Amino acid sequence: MSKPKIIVILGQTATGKSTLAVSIAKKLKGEIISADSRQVYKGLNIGTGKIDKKEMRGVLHHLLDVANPKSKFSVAEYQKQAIYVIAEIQKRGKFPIICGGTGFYIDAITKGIVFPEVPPNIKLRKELYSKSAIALFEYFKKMDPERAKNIDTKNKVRLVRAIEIAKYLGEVPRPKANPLPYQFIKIGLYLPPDKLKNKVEQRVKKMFKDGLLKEIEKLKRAGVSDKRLKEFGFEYNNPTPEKVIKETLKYAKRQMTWFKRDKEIKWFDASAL
RNA sequence: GCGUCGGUGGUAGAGUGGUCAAUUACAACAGACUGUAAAUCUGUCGCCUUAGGGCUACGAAGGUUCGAAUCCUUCCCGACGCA
Repeated sequence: MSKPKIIVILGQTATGKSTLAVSIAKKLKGEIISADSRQVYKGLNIGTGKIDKKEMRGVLHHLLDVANPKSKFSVAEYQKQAIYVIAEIQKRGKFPIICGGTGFYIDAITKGIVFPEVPPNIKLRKELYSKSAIALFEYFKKMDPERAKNIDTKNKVRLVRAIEIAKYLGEVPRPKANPLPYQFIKIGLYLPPDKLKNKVEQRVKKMFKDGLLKEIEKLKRAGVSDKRLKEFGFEYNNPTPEKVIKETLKYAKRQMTWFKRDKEIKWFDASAL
């Protein structure tokens, strides 16, 4: 008995993943599940390059606009909803297609990562953040020496979360996976560096033309703090075209660092499509 | 033409006699990542290397000194001021 198949379209930003996903969905009677950590938020449209109604060509898209930008979303939350949505699509007899560039979100589904059931503790986080990374590490080492051996000792975000979990559970559970009963077919889209640069430049230019600055203003008016905007990435942090282009290219590189590790991905040159 | 201030590694910009292959930032390259992930964080970053070192470097050429990116002289280039 073979497992149901799910197509996963991933890759660097600006390689045309969404367009490809839509055409595949058209052919296979599919529905698309976005795997993008920022497109889950309402109101983050232009800066995240979110697909619009017209581009969807009638294909159903899931996990877009499911969160309020003022509150935080998370991988774990994403995973829960995605698993649910996939099952629903399956039930309807449609074909699920995952499409996005957030490697962590994709792995959360395709590798069935088990996240510790420890909700974020805002108060604790705030308190811990005032301390130095060294201090946090020393503190954490006493709580969970095993995990301390390979944690990023200078990364406060990681240390804080580890402490948060250890406080709750006594120690950080070892990484676990609980693979879902699907067969994932991973398709990676890439572009040669000069072409990628070109695409990014065009895309960023369009972003500004389409009103990125207005979008930011709107978010602010809706009560999204500057700090929060910063967390949404460089597009939302006092952007200029030059800066956004530069940062996007750097981001694209980071994406590749992530995807390179996954040997199951079959890569295709997007400029040949 | 005279005067002043400058010319430092891919860029910006510290350093002003020894601990300087040269703080730092940016860029570049590589990497990590298990409830913030376009976030967050790490490493390398003149050349060679059997990794201990070796070699070439702070506009150019000389000089002073045990020792110079740092001081002196001349020259070249730039900015400003006076003509």
